[in-house]
Amino acid sequence: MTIPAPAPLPDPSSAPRQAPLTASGEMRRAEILEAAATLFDELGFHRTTTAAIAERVGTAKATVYHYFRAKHDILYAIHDEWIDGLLALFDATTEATDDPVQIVRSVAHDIVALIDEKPGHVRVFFEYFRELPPELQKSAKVKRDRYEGLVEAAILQGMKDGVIAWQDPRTASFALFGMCNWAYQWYRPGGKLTHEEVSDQLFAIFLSGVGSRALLGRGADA
Amino acid sequence: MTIPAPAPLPDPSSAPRQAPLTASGEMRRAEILEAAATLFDELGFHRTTTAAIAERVGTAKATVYHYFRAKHDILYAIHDEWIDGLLALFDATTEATDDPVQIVRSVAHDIVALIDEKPGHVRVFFEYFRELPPELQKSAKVKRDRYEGLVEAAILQGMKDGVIAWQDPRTASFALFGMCNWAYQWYRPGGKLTHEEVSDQLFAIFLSGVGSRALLGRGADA
DNA sequence: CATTCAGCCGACCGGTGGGCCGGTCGAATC
DNA sequence: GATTCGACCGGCCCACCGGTCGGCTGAATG
Repeated sequence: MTIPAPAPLPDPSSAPRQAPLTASGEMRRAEILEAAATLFDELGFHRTTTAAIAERVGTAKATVYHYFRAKHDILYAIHDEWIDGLLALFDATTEATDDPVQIVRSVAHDIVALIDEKPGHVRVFFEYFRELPPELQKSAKVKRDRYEGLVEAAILQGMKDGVIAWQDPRTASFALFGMCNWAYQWYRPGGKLTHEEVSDQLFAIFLSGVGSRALLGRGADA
Repeated sequence: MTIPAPAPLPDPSSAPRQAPLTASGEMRRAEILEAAATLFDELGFHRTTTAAIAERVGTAKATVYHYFRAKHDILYAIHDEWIDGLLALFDATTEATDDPVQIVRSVAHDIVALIDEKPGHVRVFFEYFRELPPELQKSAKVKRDRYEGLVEAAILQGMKDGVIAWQDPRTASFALFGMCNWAYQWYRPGGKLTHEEVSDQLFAIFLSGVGSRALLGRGADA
């Protein structure tokens, strides 16, 4: 009867679940996601109440719960959308080229472009990951790790091809991610630089460093 | 008498306020800070209750409030400690050398070393900044900006000296910060690499890039 | 030995906000 | 025109947690 029914399905992994959705309902769902992402970005996850999300969409709070089982499911959906976007872009790139350097260049471009396109979503992705309940965190991490693994593999391939110097591929890939992901902290759409300019510059640094040509060959161990 | 006295001093800026502290009390304060940082790191700011902090220290919740006016004051203190540490290390470096390259190298080292030393504090610094109330955020940002400005200035000096190639110093400095700061996401003390190894590798990438010597001169615009 | 003051705490409170209940409405469908 | 089903919502509940209050203790201080 009034049994709480803790977790009938131990499968929140891939499918978003809840809300099979009928046409226009899908739009509402997207609206809620967008409103939530914006608010999470502006106020942070906790200061954003579900009522505020509803208000921004122009519906009642209960409607939000018609589309999402819980507040953190919204968070998860935003997260998922972002990483799926990156994975899709990666696939498109590797279908077009095998060159590791080009792949890495595309990765930098994709990340900064996505930061430009959906600024709100990015902060969610990076800062509110741990607000997810453990199971959701786990299944989110799977995709995340997949993407990181793909990029690291591309870098490793570059080393085998002789276009990237031998070094720890893990550190190298995290250096790339660091530079690009960090852009969400300072890059602002409509600012002085376009996202293409930013990713080009970051990629150039990643590939060739900031050192002047004059001291190239001197290496890092000064 | 029983006047709440909301905020007699509109000056939360620098001084931590509250708790002048007498000897052993200062230790308690540090213990609370440490416990809070650890819990914030593990659970996140909001899931960490002040009761949990107290319990970890082995005192009552009210004791925590004897040392800190509010939960977010603890957050601020952690933040402040971290940035003060970085600024002090920077000062020490610039007293020892004028070489921009060496300064940048030290910055990378300092950041990763601090991540190694106080892993809990770092996440607080980067992820819970916006949990601070506006005024505290503002005064925290001042120090943050100062540090960033110092590093950017060093990089700019390097360009003037001809040891760093001309480019947007802002992007360059954020690339450096990105690489180093991001380490808190993946670097684990006691892992395969020491923090020195990590910062050396990151600095090498920042200065010379990952490209193999074979294609140097080809530049980034492939 | 009286006073003071920091350290410390048990017990309490009140607001907040996630989440649910029980429903209405309107458009398909048969 | 009866049935169904998804979109939608007003109103409510209640656990939880930040923060406070009033008071105890013991070591200095005089």
